[in-house]
Amino acid sequence: MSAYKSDFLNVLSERGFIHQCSDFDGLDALAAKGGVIAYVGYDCTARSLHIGNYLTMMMLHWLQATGNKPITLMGGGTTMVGDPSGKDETRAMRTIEEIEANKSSIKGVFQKVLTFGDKPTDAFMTDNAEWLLKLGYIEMLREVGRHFSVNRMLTMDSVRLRLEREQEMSFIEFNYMVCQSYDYVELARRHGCNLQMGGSDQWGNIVNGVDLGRRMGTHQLYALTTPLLTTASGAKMGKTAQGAVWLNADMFSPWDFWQYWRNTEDADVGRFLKLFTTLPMDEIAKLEALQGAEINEAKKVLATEATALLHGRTEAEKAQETARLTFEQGVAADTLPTVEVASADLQAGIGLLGLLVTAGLAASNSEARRHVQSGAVRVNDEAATDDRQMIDASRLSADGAIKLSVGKKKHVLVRPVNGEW
RNA sequence: GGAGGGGUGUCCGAGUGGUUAAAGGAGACGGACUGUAAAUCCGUUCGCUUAGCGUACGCUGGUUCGAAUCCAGCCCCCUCCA
Repeated sequence: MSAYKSDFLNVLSERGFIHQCSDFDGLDALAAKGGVIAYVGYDCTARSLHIGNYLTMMMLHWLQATGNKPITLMGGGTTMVGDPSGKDETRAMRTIEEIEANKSSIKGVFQKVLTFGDKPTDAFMTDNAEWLLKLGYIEMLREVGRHFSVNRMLTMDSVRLRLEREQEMSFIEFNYMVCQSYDYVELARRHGCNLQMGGSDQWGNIVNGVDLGRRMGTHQLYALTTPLLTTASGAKMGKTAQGAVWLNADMFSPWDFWQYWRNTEDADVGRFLKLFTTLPMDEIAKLEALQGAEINEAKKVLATEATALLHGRTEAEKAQETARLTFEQGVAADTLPTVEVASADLQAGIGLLGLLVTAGLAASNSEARRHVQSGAVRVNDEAATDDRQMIDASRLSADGAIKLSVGKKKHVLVRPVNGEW
């Protein structure tokens, strides 16, 4: 027996995507006849989206898979304002150029999980800069601003928490929720959009849009949010030594992505399989049932499936094979992450510390030195104890690379290349 | 505009003239144990050409043998008053 009439809500519900909804019954009825046109807005605050955004992307994916229409909204306009939700203090204002650059760098990732095109359930992308930038101030105040009660805005989490912590909130940030609410109305009018989804921190912004829609006379709008992503240990997901878990391959490689999932805590494997892969539920149930060391098999499936979805099956299997060679057989797979150095430099010899920094295994010479002193560094799997040693071409292995390791998990191949670079 | 409080390392937070590169905690990284897990224990956590040197406690000057700590001016934040 299913809790809902619609496939859409049933799938989201059994896979653990649902946190809050403004009206389950109403949305369910709409989804049951394939009538949902849903959007998620994405800020252009960085060059890439990160793993936190992936959840809402997956919601759009399932929305489409169950016969409804997804819209991805780039926050070209709202990013210029800056969302205060969940942030302790004002972020630096971003320049227009920066936002534009971010926008174009982010766009591509949606094609990984959504089908774009002209058919009824095909996804499409739009940008709120299209309408927000054209608004006149007085017009905006008269049309939209009059529907907002400042009394109520002050009680919203995004504002209240700031005030309680005695952190300042500027007027521009205060207006963010007005802009986002207006987006929803605009999308409803232009494209018949009737559902906005987002992370749980977006709840306030979203229901304000639902409200505004009613006041401005749109059709009925709905709100649906996902739970905040944390690991079983309670840590926020997506932070690693290198920073966030980015979705763009040039900022977080498929190999790193695979490793990220491979290192999932036991207690999270089932939950993550449901959220971050498209494997059928019965298959996930089997994997989830594995105990003890066997759960490693489930983690490999998680890693490969999640990576395949985002970066393609080929990359995912390559990462899996590299991991097998590196960790299970202990040999230097030639598909490990590679760093190139000029051949001439290597002939002359490069200091170990500098090489570690170049390879991205240490942030500074000092950090590299500490790694060496604590015995974490290995060159071609031999412990390196001398932090002043020079590495030169004589250390190249038969296949022309030097394997550099920090700790048990981080390995990089250093390869010489000729010429200028 | 007036009165009071405050600005410390990635973050939180002690420190009110001298073993202070700065207690403690969080986070992160390395090691041990494991299953490339969690928990636990140990170590590390500003930079550099590292027995040393250089930077650093909002900014700029000053007092002092010596300042995160005292003084002056400035900037920013918070609370109350106007």
